[in-house]
Amino acid sequence: MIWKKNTSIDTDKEKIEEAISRSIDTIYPSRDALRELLLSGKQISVYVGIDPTADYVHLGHSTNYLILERLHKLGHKIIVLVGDFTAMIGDPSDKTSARIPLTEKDVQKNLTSFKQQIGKILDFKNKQNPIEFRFNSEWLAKLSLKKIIELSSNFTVQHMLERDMFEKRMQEKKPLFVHEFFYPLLQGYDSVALAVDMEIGGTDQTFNMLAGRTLVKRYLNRDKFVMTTTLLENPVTGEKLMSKSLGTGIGLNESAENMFGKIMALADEGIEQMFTDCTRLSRIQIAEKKDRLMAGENPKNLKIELAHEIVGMYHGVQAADRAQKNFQEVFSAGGVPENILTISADSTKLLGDVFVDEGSVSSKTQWRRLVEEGAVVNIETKEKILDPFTRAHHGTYRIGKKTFIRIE
RNA sequence: GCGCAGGUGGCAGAGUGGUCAAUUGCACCUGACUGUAAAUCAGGCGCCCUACGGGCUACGGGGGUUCAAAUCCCUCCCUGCGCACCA
Repeated sequence: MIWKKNTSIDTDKEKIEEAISRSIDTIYPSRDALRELLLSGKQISVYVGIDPTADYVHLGHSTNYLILERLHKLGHKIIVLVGDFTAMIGDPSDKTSARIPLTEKDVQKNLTSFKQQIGKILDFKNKQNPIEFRFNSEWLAKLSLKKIIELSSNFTVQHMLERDMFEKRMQEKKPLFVHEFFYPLLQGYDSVALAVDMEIGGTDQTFNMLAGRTLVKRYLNRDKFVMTTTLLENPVTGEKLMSKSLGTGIGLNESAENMFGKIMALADEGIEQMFTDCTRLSRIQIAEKKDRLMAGENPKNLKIELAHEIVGMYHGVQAADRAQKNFQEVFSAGGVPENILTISADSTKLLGDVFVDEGSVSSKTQWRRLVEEGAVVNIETKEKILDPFTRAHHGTYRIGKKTFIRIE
C-alpha cells in the first residue's frame, strides 16, 4: 500500500487533546508518548477490528468510531479490519459470540450493513485519505503450522492464564479450550501483518490488543500503541449498558423514534458519559451540560438534548426533531405516534390471532396473559380489551407501553 | 487409560420415583408510581384448547424398568476433578 507521504497532518493541540483524552481508559505505553507522536506531524496508521458474524452496531461501539473520526480528521490512516477468520474461533471475551464458519456472502452482507451504519460517523468517501478495509483471512488462512507454532512460542501458558477471563474460568472450574488461546495470538498477528502504529478497542479487548503489542515488538521491533476505550455502563449497577444478550443495546440502525425512546429510558446518572462517548459535542460543551445538571435542572431536559443530538447523528436533524415531538406527544402527553404499523383484518378474525400472526405478540398464551393484565387498550374508544376472544374490529390498539397497531 | 463428580428452562442454580411445566436469583413481559426516567412495589414468565378445567412437548442423545421417571438401570456423547503419563 502506497499513500502520499505529504498528506497534511493536523497537529492542532486542542484537537489532539480531544482525540487522546476522551472516552479512553488507558493508552499503552502512555498518553504522553502518543501525544508526542501525534504532535510530530508524522502520519500514523490506526486500526480497529470488527466482528463480521453480526451486523449489530450499537452506541457502545460508536465511541471507538468517534475517536477514529477525530484521528482521521487529523489526517491519520484508518484501517477497519474485518475479523472473518478469527470469527471461526469465537472471541473468548464474549462467550456468546458465534463460532461459525461464515460464508463469504454472509460476511459481505454484514459488511454492507456495517458500512451503512458506521458511514454516519466515519467518512468512507474521503478520497485523499481513504479508509481501508482489510480481512484477516488474507494472512491468517495462509499461516503454516510451523509459523503458528513459532507464534505460540512468544507466549507462556502462565501469561495466557493471566487473562481475566481465563483465570476466572480456571477458578470456576469451567472448561477452557486450547483453541481459545489462539484468539489473542491471531488477533495479535493482525497487528504484525498490518504493521500498524495503533489499535483501538474496548477495555474488554485489552489482552488481545496487548498480545499484538508483544508480537509487533518481536517481529517488527516497533512500539504499537494500544488505546482502550471505556465501555458504557450503568453508573448505578455497573451493568454493561449496551448488551445484546441483556437486550439493552441501542442499535445505530434503529428508527429515530425507537432510538430516541431508548435513550430517554437510560438512567439519569449516565447522561454525562453518554455525551462524552456518543456525541461530537466538544468537551467544553459537555462541561456546560454538566453545570446545568449540577445547578439542579431537570435531567429530563438534558436527556432530551442528548437523545436529540444522538438521533440527529444517525438520522439527521429533521428526523431528530420529529422523534422528539413524537416522544413528547406520545409519552409525555399520552398520544399516538405518527407512523404506526397498520394491518388490515376483518371481524371474522380474532384480535389476538391477528396480533400473533403479525408478530407483535409471541403466542396466543402470551396474548391471553396480556389481556388479563389489562395491557391492551383500544385507544380510540379508550376501552381496555377484557375478553381474549374479542374480534378484530377496526381501530387503533396499544399493547403494553410501546406497541401501537392500527387495524383497518 | 483408570477412578470420582456432573450435564436441568435465555443464563446461573435447586430438585434425586408420583403433590414437577419443575424452588430461587438474574434477564424479560405487564400493572402501579413517574419524566415511557432510574430505583421501588405487585403480578406474570413452554405451547395449544372459549380454560376456576383439559391436552401436548420438555430436564445431554438413544434404549429399558415401572401404573408412574428430571429422578432408577443400560448405552453413547460431552464437561470438571484426581491418578497415571511427563527418563
